[in-house]
Amino acid sequence: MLIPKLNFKGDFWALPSGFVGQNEDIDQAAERILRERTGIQDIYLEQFRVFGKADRSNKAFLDELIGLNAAQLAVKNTDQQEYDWFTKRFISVGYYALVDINRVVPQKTDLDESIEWYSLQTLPRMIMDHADIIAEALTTLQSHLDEKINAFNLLPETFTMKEVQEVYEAVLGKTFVRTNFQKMILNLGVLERLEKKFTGAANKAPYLYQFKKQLLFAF
Amino acid sequence: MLIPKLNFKGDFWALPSGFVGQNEDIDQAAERILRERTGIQDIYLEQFRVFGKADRSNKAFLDELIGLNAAQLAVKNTDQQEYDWFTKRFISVGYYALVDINRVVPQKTDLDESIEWYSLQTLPRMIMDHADIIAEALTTLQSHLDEKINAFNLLPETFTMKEVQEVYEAVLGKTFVRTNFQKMILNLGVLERLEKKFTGAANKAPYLYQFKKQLLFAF
DNA sequence: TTATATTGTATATTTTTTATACAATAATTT
DNA sequence: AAATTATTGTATAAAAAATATACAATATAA
Repeated sequence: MLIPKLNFKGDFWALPSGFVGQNEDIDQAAERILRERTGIQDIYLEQFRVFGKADRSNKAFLDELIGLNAAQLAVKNTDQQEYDWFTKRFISVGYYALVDINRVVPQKTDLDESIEWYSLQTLPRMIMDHADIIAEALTTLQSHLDEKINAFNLLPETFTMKEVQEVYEAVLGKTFVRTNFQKMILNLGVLERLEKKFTGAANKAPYLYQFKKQLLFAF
Repeated sequence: MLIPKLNFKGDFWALPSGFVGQNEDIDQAAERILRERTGIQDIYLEQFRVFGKADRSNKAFLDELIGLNAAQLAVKNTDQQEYDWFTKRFISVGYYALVDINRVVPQKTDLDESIEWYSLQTLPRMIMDHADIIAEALTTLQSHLDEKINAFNLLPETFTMKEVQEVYEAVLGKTFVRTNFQKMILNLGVLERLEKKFTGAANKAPYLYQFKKQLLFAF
């Protein structure tokens, strides 16, 4: 999980989030916010749920933040009207994406003190219901991995079967028997085999694969 | 599909829909709107997607409706401000439910000229993107039926295996071999067998089943 | 009592999944 | 150059699941 820490006193971690513009698709807004907050773009984002309970507000989080940052906030004109607006019920549309952690350099913005990768096992203390949102995203992803594996930018342009297996094991949190995993993935019928990859390692070189350029012109 | 026809000149069918109150959960709003427009309540509703493209507006639909109903609408004070508001981008959260068609008596409201059941094959001309919304709901339901069969009020309190099979065949649009279907469903481990049901038909009486009262107190 | 339609269960067959064995091979070491 | 090592690709065996088939049981009507 790529999670920014807010640029305020106190330990506040929050999923990258923002507002939908008046003339902006919700999907576009999700892409924009991800890009602005993390530098990540041109990626497949999946909407998974709306969070909109009547009592879903920033109030508890904001009160704690304001208490810890009274000095700085006094300078700016954070008036009562603005406070009232920000503590209204917020409705959030959740999206998730998957990226190759090595191919992305997260960019922090002025809003953020830092932006770091966290494993699911060691998430920091998230504001509001953001931890619940993460849990629900994971559940959704796990039940759709086979359909989604090539929509996400999980893998480089070409890759070995071992890399595919590592993605599956990371997402599903379990191990696979190598030989059967290979058969299963090839049976999905979405990969094509390329030449071999010589890494310099002292063992048989694995084949490279890529996703078939799908039947885009078949219909 | 239970679809109301709008109480205006012209043929406008629209999914039951409405607004979320300021102090209302989105889930609550969905329940309320369903109840108000159809009389159906105490039912499991499943949220499946948000529809919110920037150009998703009622304008085309409203213009056609106003054109056909100029006389009636002139009486009411439908001013420019109201028109502008109603033709803004609308964001809709889609929900679906499943009900036993025989156990529900749809209630039309003043908004509606009629409310009727339609098969998926013979849907009327829906306004806006409502036909797309229906298609997406069906796809979602088909891929989750096993998990959802007992959440929905698809079946009476007690029911026969044949009734379960009919639900599956209707939703998934395919047939099952009776003997294997029975084995599959019983293997899900969620049904318990009751006494037999004597219908008066000239054949062996089938067992009744009900969903196990789940392990609500087990944790 | 016999006939009819449908149900419940057993079992055979096929397919899929999982486990195991082993040859192939790209470098490294001897 | 041959032996060694680590890993890969493929074949196949074993187990499990899905599917097809057979048939006895039974609630009522004829």
